[in-house]
Amino acid sequence: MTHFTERVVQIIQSIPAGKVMTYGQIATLAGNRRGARQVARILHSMSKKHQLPWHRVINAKGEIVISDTEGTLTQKELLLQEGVLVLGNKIRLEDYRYYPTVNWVPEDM
DNA sequence: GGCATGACTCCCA
DNA sequence: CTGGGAGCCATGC
Repeated sequence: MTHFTERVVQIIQSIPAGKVMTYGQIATLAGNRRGARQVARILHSMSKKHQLPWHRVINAKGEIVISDTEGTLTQKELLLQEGVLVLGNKIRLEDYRYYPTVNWVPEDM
């Protein structure tokens, strides 16, 4: 469990219903712009044990792209339930992208 | 340590 | 808009 991971988890948990964030966006806010893939990995391994709204995390194109086909359908359903319009596994990022207020204090810095 | 892999992203045709 | 190629980085063998 690295600091990067903690921030990623915190950021994801801060995403309100009906909004989404991209992997790169989260990685950047967590302190590593190149960590998009790591964010994806974190979701894959942590989503089961933690209460993470992983369905609100999508790629830079606004598409739902997951290794598991079932997971893709699940994510689509969850987003639709929250009022996010999903067309062919794609959404309008310009309408649903969430810009979090980063105001937590990194005490160890 | 090297090599392959991936729920990514950016850039260009 | 779609497709191909290169870059990045943690993880696992």
